Amino acid sequence: MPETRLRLRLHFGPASMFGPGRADLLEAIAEHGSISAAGRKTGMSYRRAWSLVEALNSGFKTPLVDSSRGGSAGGGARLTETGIAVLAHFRNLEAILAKAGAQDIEALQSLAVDMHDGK
Amino acid sequence: MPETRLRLRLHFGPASMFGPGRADLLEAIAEHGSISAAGRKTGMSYRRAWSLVEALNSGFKTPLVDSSRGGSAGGGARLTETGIAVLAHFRNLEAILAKAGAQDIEALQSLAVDMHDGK
DNA sequence: TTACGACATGTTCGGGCGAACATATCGATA
DNA sequence: TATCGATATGTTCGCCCGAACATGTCGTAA
Repeated sequence: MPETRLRLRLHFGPASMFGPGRADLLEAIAEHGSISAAGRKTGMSYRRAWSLVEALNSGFKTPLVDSSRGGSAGGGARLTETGIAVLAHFRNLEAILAKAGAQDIEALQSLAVDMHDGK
Repeated sequence: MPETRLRLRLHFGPASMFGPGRADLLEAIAEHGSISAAGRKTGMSYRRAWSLVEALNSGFKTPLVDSSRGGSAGGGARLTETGIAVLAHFRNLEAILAKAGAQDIEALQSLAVDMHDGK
């Protein structure tokens, strides 16, 4: 069975949203301790990764990422408690959907054309 | 509390996907019996509505929309059994997510900036 | 005090997608 | 057989967003 990707996205106001891309970025930042490393890991330019971090930090009441400059390592970034919480809630929503919606997802998948055959 | 919109999107192969926009369109077609009326209802041009219908029909093993031309009414469109099923499964997934994920959604919402205040 | 690595920020360019506009076609009914 | 409303399809335009490129800034350790 081919993979069916689920994309979940939450829209709070007009200037605040959260989806898979930002979740992956937060996860990579938590893992590597830097925005640039996270950018490389997730295949996006540092420019874009930083822009997303900025959007995330201004899109929530409390910043999600805490960054620092200078030092022997050049600087770094870590998730704040809020960042950890947001990521956890989002991943949990994905898990809930995948589990509780398995029936419907499988049904839809069986109706859709899969990528291998002509149709 | 401001509304938090949930957007769920399923990606089957590279040429087959289903999300809120197409779901709304299908729903409007079912309700009005024509692509053009559905387009007006959902606020999209007929051109776009028709394009989406074409994408939907070719994105599933069986067409989701059955259309006909001519006649006194000019023509019309109806959902096929598959179309009805796809729409139902999608709406069900949305409902499942909203219900089972209520806790997480509310938590995220409380952390995000809402659209009314400065921050 | 120099060097290094990451943060921070501006600018330009190109591609993809929807909007808008323009036609052509069909067929039951009056 | 003329009409009418909806399907069917092509084409052009403008905008937004990410990609790519460029440059400046910071602070600790060597």
